Amino acid sequence: MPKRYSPDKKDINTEEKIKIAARSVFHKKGFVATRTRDIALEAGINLALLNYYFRSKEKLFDIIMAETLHTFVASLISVLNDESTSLQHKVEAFTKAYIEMLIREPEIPIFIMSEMHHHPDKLLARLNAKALLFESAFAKQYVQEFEKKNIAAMPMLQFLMNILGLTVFPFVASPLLKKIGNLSGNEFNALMKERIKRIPEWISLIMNPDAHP
Amino acid sequence: MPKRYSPDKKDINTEEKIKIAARSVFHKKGFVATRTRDIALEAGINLALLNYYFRSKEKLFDIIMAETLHTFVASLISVLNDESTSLQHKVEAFTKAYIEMLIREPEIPIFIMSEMHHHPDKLLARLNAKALLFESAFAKQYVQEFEKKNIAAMPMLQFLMNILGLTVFPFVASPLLKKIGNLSGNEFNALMKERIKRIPEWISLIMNPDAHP
DNA sequence: GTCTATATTTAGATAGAC
DNA sequence: GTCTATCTAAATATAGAC
Repeated sequence: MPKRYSPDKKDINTEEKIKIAARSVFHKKGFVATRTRDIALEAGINLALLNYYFRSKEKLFDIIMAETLHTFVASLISVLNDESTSLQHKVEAFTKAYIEMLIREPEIPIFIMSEMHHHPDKLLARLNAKALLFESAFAKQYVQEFEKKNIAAMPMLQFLMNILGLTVFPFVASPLLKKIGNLSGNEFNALMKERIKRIPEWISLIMNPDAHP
Repeated sequence: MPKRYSPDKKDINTEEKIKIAARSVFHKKGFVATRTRDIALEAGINLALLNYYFRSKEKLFDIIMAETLHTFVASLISVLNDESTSLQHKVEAFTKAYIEMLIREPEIPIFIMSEMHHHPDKLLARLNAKALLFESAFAKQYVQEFEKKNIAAMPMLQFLMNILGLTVFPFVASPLLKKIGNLSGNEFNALMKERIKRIPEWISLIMNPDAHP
């Protein structure tokens, strides 16, 4: 991997240009459907440079995927581990952060889910997902909340399915939903912004069915 | 396309063998990642026979996709258009039918969603999805219900996102969820069966926040 | 209808000039 | 570092024997 010092002005160097193009094309088409020629074209560089900088299509993909996964879980982690906020606030913060991120990068969920189905081991090997959820500040609050109320807790995994299903799924199914509702991209996004307010209310109703007279 | 009369015993003819294998491989790997050789091998037939019967990989794929889409919406349609059942019952019937279907064929959602993102026009061209939802018996009941209660209805699209997100999303994210929860396939399915009971309750809470003291 | 052998196309990767 | 030209390895599809 060549070093670059580039104390240059504003211009982006070649390696970065390739990564930006690769991210865009991989996210849109996935690993197998992406051709290195597509990336080179999008980056405005010569095909041979891709291998010069990244050795192979797969190594380039691994880098992009690692960064994308980080984007996908980073905001989740910071929300889950903030000791200073309430459970309800965490749900609100998560929903807002996630939907805003997904409006900016709507292809990320289908990209990750799709690649995850085709190479689960490769993608999940590093992820200590169990610790991520079950050892977070969120987890402690979650069990405390239910102990306090002395009711049977919804298993945390069911909770996770609910909040991810409500926030992430519309982006996975967006082509279908746009067709059904005859929606433009902007109209779809407006519906999703509406959900930023609604989802925490719905989650609250689901988890505390007795507390809302 | 060759005709076959096959008043044969129990044995399956070659065309059907190819379709069964193609469905399995396409569902698992998607269109681009599937090689015709994989299908031939899985079907136990010669590679050339695939082209003999179906002309091309793409034509075979189109047939499989049409059938898969039919599976995916058929149970939905019959539920939505049953004039004799209540709104609540429709939600219960839908949830049960869908989750049971998805336990049998868990790759269908990621398969459809993934292909839909990559060729939205091709897949959605025929589907009169708008009529499917907005002209159903379900739609009439939906607006009536809210008029009766004299409250602002949740837009039907938001309702659709909710029920699909709660039922379908876990199957899209199953590799991630299994990893996080350290679940086997059977344990995952058990959680989903639990959701058959829970989701209609949650939907009811969300849609009628005042009716549950 | 089914097979073997092969033609054609495409995409990832590299050699070597500049 | 960047380019042109090319090598090599797949994978779809077909020709033609049986």
